[in-house]
Amino acid sequence: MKDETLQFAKALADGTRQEILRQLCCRWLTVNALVLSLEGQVRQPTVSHHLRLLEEAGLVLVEQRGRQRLYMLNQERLTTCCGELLRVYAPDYRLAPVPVSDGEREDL
Amino acid sequence: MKDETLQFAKALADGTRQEILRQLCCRWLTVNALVLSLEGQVRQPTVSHHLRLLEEAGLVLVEQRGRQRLYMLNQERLTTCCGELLRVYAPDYRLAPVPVSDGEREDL
DNA sequence: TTGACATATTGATGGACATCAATATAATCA
DNA sequence: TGATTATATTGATGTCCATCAATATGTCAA
Repeated sequence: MKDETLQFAKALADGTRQEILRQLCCRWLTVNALVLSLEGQVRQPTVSHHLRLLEEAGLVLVEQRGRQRLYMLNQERLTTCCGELLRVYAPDYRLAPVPVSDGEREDL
Repeated sequence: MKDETLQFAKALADGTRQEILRQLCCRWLTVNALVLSLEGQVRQPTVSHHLRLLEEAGLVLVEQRGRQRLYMLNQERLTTCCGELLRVYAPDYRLAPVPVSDGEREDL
């Protein structure tokens, strides 16, 4: 997709997808484990559908593991997208993202 | 709306609204001036519709001025919402928002 | 008042998309 | 190979929403 901030916003503009991202925050889950953790809200094909959108937006990391796929929220990508939003729509504010573990840094 | 990050994402999840926000960045525009600056993309009722959603999300400031209404992007609100997103979905990152002009500060 | 202007609201329409059941694909194991 | 498991895809359906023309509301000027 051309517009990065638009794809990012669209990816987050759904309650189910936000719930999925919360479940995938800081832990790897298989698709089925994710379906279970959503406690009957949505079926497996729906979860796969959302995972595809999230993957296309770069918001989840994927790892094939035998016959199952593990997903986890991509915090770095999300931080980058938020930074882009702030750069475009809040130029009068400065953002200083400081990775807790690894001391990467990007100047504005 | 309950979920703040959801309303925020939905407000940004439309190309026309993002274009409107770009036009309203750092300057007050009347509705008609905004329609003109969008160069025939959308009609006035559509713009009013989007402005309503953006206002409900707190993303634009409004000022009545005679018979016209002036709108401007609310950078502070946008920064707050991005901060909330980062707090929820990127807990391993730290965000330090520093207003350029006014030295307000909010501890995590 | 009346008329002109600025913006908001209404109602209709088309398109985008969330969801599901059913099915397909892919990987592992016996 | 065939059976089983895990995930993806397909096709259908309903809902949400972006858009517009038409109209209403509100504001100022004369």
